[in-house]
Amino acid sequence: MGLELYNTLTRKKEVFRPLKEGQVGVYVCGPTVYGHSHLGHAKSYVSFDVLVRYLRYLGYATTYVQNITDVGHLTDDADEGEDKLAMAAQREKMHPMALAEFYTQSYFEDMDRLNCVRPTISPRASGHMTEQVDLIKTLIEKGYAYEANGSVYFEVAKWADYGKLSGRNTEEMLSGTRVNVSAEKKSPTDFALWKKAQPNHIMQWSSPWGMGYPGWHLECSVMSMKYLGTSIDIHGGGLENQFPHHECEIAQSEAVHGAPFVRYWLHNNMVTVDGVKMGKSLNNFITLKEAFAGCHERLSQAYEPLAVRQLILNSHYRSPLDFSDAALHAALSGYNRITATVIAVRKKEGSAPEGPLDEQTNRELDQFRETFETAMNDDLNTSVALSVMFDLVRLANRLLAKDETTQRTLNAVDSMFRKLGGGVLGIVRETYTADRISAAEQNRLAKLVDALMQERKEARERKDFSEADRIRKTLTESDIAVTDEADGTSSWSFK
RNA sequence: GGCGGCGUAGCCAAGUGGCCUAAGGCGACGGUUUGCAAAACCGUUAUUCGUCGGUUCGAAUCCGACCGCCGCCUCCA
Repeated sequence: MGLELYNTLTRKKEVFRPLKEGQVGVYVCGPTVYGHSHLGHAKSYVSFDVLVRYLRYLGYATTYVQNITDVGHLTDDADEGEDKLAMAAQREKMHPMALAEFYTQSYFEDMDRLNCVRPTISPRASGHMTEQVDLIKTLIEKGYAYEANGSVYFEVAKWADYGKLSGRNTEEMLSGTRVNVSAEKKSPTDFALWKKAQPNHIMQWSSPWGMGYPGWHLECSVMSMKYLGTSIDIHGGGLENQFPHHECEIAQSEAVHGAPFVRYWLHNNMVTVDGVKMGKSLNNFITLKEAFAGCHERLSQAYEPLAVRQLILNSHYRSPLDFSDAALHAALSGYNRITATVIAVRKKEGSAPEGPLDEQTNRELDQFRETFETAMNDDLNTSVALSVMFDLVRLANRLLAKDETTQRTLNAVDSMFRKLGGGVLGIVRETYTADRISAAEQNRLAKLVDALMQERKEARERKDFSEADRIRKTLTESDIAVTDEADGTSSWSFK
């Protein structure tokens, strides 16, 4: 059985078949770069990162496009509203483009730390202005859009399929009280393709309709079609974007080309912090940099980025995820367990005896791979896939305890860690280095620790255990773990 | 108000009609090991899946009611 994905369009799991044999185009709605990325971004982008990694694992040549929204759109569709990029720029006294650049770098930095593979293409909205204007022109020509007072709107009434993704109908929406009515629009449900800019609006571009800026939904249509074609295989994004963002994207795109815009719509669920929606006003807004550094009043410590990643993978992408200090702590413990085993396997590989691959182990590994793939094929059940990693850890530790375990056997185990834990889940690294401190500092520290370890060794030899324990306590308090081997030797490592 | 989702052990979480007398992780508790630890390994930790009814030979899984929680409907991942 192959990969099945839950398609929001049909509200059920469907067998995934790409448009072109062996090739997949994935588009994921990227961030608006007006602030540091937060835990919500992490869930979304880690989820889709795993999708891309798994598609590649299955052998698909996967093109992954993720936009960078560096154009300040208005925060609502009425004539009044705030431009969040411009607001942030004003607050930080920077040019909006400088601000966008700064937070774009910040975003990539955070995603790198979460071990998300870089998108194949990260197109900027600001760099695709002519394409956006062209798309609007076509929509006007085809009769789906109209100009009004320097702005251009999409006429929803002309597009019968509007609402097919989110399950809404325009009549219901019209009866709602929360749709702002703009005098320029023929209908309150019409949405902006181009907005006329006020003279004081910082980011604006010239167009056939005068100075202005593109509507919020336009860039994704334009950039996804430019780089992936008029029908793309997979479009991902957060659940909150289902409506209106994705609904509008579909209308714009399909009105232009007639072809189905997206074949599989994937939406990831939202995060909460300590049980409630994360929001700046709720004092539970945690950026990734804060989480990685432990600098937030709701966090008791710094969290290794891959532990954050592991927590995300512990639940399903379509389930809501609650971040709490306790949950992060539990994820970190589990992450450390996997990491310690992987390191131990790699360390012992060189010194293990020569010999054939253990048949029993080989069968178990095959079984693990099968369980893993079955889980991932079932709409990316990372929770079960992750459980396979723990099964692998247990197997590995049993093998490590046996002197007769061969190099080839350990190599096979390591290889499975790399392929499934590293390649697909992204929680196992290719190499492990203590990257928290520089090599020079590490060397100096190592000399001091070695000296203390020598003291402790001598204490133990003269059976002065209270002194030995005292030294160990000192080291433990400095996050240095001391391990005594059966043969009387001791070793240490950074926690 | 409209729409959607969720409620599984101390905590996180998979499972969504029989293989479930319910994965996995964290935690806790025993045991092995150890001078003592740590780590690791072995074992224990939900006869039960919010509550009450119903459908069925059979339900955590389907239906209904109720209780509780959350989200979307506004830029938001």
